[in-house]
Amino acid sequence: MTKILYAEDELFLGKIVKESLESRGFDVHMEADGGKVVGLFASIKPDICVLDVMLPNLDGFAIAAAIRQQNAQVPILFLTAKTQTEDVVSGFSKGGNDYIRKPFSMEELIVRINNLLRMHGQSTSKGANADTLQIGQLHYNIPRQVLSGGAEDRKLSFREAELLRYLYEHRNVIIDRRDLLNALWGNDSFFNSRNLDVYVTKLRGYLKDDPQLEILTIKGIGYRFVT
Amino acid sequence: MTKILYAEDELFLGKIVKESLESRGFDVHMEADGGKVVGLFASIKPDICVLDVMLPNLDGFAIAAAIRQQNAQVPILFLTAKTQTEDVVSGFSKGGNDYIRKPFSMEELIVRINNLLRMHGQSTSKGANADTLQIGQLHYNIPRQVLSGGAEDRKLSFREAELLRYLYEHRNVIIDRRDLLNALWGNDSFFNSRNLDVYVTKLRGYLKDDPQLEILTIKGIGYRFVT
DNA sequence: AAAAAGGGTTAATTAAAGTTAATGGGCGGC
DNA sequence: GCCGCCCATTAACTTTAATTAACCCTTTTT
Repeated sequence: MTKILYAEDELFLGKIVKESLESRGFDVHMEADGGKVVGLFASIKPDICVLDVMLPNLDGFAIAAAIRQQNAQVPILFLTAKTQTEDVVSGFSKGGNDYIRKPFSMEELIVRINNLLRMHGQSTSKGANADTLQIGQLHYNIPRQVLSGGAEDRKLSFREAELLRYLYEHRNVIIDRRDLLNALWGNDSFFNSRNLDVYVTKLRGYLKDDPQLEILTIKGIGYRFVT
Repeated sequence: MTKILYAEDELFLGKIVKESLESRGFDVHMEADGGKVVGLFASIKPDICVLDVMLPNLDGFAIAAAIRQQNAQVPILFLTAKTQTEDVVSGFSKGGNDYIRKPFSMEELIVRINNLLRMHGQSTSKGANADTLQIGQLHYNIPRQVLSGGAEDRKLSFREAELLRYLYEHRNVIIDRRDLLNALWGNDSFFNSRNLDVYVTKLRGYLKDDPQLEILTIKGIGYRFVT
């Protein structure tokens, strides 16, 4: 049974997430006090850590750094509030493998947990790198937000990176425009909608290096990222 | 073939949704009595569950909880009335993966179903090699919506693509006009009816490249797509 | 054969998305 | 503290797709 160490101080949310993960067969250990998380890590030896960034006594980034002292391998997933998303790069430098913005859907959380577990399993056996995605013939380094394999390496901005991630995780199915807006901006107002168009244009430009990759428009509904 | 367990007590709506999903190649098992859904789950072992929240005898959330006892993986999609959306959080805690508010469009529903299926790593495609269809001497790439083999490759719009797919899947039999309208637009009102005429004209233009292909009009009834 | 119904075709309209450029806030360097 | 840069956002304008409308043609009905 997969053990999850889950650090969360919003108890109401925490309870829901915990039960939800348990109903999927995970063994969840929740802790609200940041100061106690590192000790808990040592005693339960979880397979993966899910850390809220904002915690009393010791924040998620500091916890991650301390955990990395003990264990360089265990996957770490950060939960960040919208206002903290810009700090994500700093989170990666502390040894995080991925992050997800609050509010998130359970579906998203589970996908990322499973991704990390799968990648981590591979990396111990095959030496694959959990930090990069293979997108068509391009490579995308998640923590560094660098897209390579085309004419030249390209450093993506935060929004570009988020969009690419979302598209990749939902590749080859129709993506509802509103889901995309909610995932990236937290709401689907008119202005954000025009914003999304701008970023889709930018990404299309970047993805031109691999003619196989295509962001199809499904007018009135959303997009499909064909790989 | 992807099996869907569909729990719905509004029979009129249910019939439309069922037929519409079937027209996309899903194998739909519908049940109106909440008390019977869990038993049905055990016997048919569906690939995905679509549960109305408001059901007689046992509500959708309780059904989900019971299903999770048997199976921690199968994706569950809730249908909620707008007055019930506050309960959605509770729905997730019972093991749901996603929800959609009534009223919804068929497109929305299909998008979410395919999305969940894909996220759970199952094939959303019907049949072995469903990526491209051979239509007469033309080739049609479904995910990319590209029709090739004629004078030039043509990128189809979403509506054009959906119509072509429906015609292909029902080739050489008489297609009821109303079924076609329901499959593409979700209803068969007067305006959509004229809309269909427009798209039939467009497709006839595209299919001219292969003189074998013909969309016959069966006046007062519908069409037959002869290949 | 006239009338009506059902479609076909093309054009006009409306709505959605694409593109490019201007604006302005935040941040690091100095 | 000021400058300059990056990038997210807003804005203005263009393009494309979907819908609606108008008018025409063909088949069926009476």
